[in-house]
Amino acid sequence: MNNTTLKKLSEISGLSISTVSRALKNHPDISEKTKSLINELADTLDYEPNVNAVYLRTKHTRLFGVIVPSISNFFYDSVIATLEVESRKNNYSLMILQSGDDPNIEIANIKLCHQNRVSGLFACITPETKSIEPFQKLAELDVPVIFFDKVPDSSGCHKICVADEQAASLAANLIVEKQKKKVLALFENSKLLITKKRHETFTEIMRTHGIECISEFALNHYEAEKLTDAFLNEKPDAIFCMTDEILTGVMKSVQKRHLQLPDDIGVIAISNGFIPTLYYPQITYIETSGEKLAELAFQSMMTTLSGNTTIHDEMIDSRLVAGGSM
Amino acid sequence: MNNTTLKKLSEISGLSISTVSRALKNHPDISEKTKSLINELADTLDYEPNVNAVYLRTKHTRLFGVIVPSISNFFYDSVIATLEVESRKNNYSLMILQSGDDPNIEIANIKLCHQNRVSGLFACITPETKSIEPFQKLAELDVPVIFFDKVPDSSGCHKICVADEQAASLAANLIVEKQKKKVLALFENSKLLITKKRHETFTEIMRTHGIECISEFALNHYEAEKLTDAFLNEKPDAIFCMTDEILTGVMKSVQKRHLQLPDDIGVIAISNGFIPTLYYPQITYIETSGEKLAELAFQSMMTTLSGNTTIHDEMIDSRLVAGGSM
DNA sequence: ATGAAAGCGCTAACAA
DNA sequence: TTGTTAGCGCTTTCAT
Repeated sequence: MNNTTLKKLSEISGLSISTVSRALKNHPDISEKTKSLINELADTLDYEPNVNAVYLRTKHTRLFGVIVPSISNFFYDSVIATLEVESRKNNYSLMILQSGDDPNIEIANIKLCHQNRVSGLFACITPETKSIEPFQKLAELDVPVIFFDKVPDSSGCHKICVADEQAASLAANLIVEKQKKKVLALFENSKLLITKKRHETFTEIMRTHGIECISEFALNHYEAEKLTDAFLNEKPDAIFCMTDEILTGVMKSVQKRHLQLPDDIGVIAISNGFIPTLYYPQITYIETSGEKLAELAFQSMMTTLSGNTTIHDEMIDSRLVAGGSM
Repeated sequence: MNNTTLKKLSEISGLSISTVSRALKNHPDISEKTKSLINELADTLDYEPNVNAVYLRTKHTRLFGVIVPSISNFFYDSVIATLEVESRKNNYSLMILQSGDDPNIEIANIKLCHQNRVSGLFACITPETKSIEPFQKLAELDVPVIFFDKVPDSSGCHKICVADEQAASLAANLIVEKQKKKVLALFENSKLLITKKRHETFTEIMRTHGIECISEFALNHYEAEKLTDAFLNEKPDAIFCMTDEILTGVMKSVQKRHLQLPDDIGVIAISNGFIPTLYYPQITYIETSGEKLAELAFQSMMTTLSGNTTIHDEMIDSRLVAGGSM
């Protein structure tokens, strides 16, 4: 079976295509009688406007693209979930693309967005992204690009980030407050800006307060677990986890040794908030909310789309969520 | 700036639009010289075909839709991740929609898919979905609809599911094997087919082997935690968790009481495989893989799209993954 | 080897 | 209040 078109509706009703079109959009020129007639007809024939044809006339797709490293991730899944809800609320749809942290796939994905003539793009770049030129070309075509979470160094583009320094310092200050003496601090890929910021801020505060700090870098939870296994022997009285990924590794090691939190050792993480709730006692964490980030990114998209030319470079405040692990 | 079109390329090169179009698709009629000329030009001007215009001619969107209850979920995130990868491999894009388990949103989402003229739809229905008519209307328009995970009762539609009976019986049989005497079995929303199947199979095996079984239903992890808190007093020697969501609640309660697995109590779950690895010892679970399910669903989509009219009604085999919790 | 032209479904300016 | 028409970007049949 074929899709119902305006033409079909026009033929059946005996009215012209433009009258049908106008009736369907509730145009004031059209009589109520005609409107209800057409609407009823459209209803029974399951008419749905063809967005492809609409685009050709209006140059507006009502489609957003979003590129993330991976959807299966405690953080990005919540970002995407929020973007999808916001998009739908505003009559937009969401096309998702994963880069797998591969810059070539990233470029292919940008191309796909271009081919689909997305109205806007939300993008989280890979650690290997050296040039954002492909993104900028899209932007030159009046397609707003809102970078989020992992953003380029360059200025002049929209960036919505987690307040890394603030998050790291909130965590560090709690450790100071709790009068810890020796901290094991675990970080992710040292290439990432996010890692650099969190590492720098955290270790600086440790230094200032004369707290001994063992800094290690783990690429995944497994490495985090092994590092914790190893450094637990040095008897730290607190562990700082830069991300949820790290936290899961650390907790494996902690449970393995039957350590009781917070008495045997303190644990604090920077987290999206889900993983910390899986443990008892709940892990004390600094919340970096994917939902909030997505909301802000979406807002930037909409204001940019509405003609505002301000460059958005914003941060999501983080906050301490007290669990029972420190 | 405007997008480069065939017309623009034609004007600049002095060749006709059709020649440009053919050159770009490597048509044998076109001379090599012309081809390389046009390709170069297209490259420097960042020409990307407009899929909306292409659709209008070809009636082919190369866009799939997927509807899930929520993206932030241990299972669906992996399904979507796999669908996205497969789609991209096959030159399709993926539009995601969340229903939030609300049948009205579900219908609105189907409409969106229709409006976007998706080439196919992957759908996981809500517990409240009473009629699949809206889906079938899409199917009548030659848009294959592949139901997955939570599927309608009705026959005659494509369904890819987890082998619920098999998974439940694998779990039950392990409990029998381990000679457990009293089991607390926690299930999700009793309205769901998936719940009914798992519940029926599991309890039946318990009955056959004369194992005492306390069956309870929890709508979320919080309820699961509370139920565990309560029924732990009745001293079960094993807990069966129907899903990851249930498992997280159960483990909160188990950790709260400092119970050691598997000595104090045994725990077994049906799971996608991620959550069980967060604990030490790792939770023994029956794997129901979102990746495998998505792969099979995608395969069904492609064969259906290629003209094969077989109705796919398949199951993903599950398997026991031994952890240290039983 | 290349070009002309029609038409996909829709919107909107202009006409009536 | 309704109709006519042009054109968005592309593919493809039919010329040349």
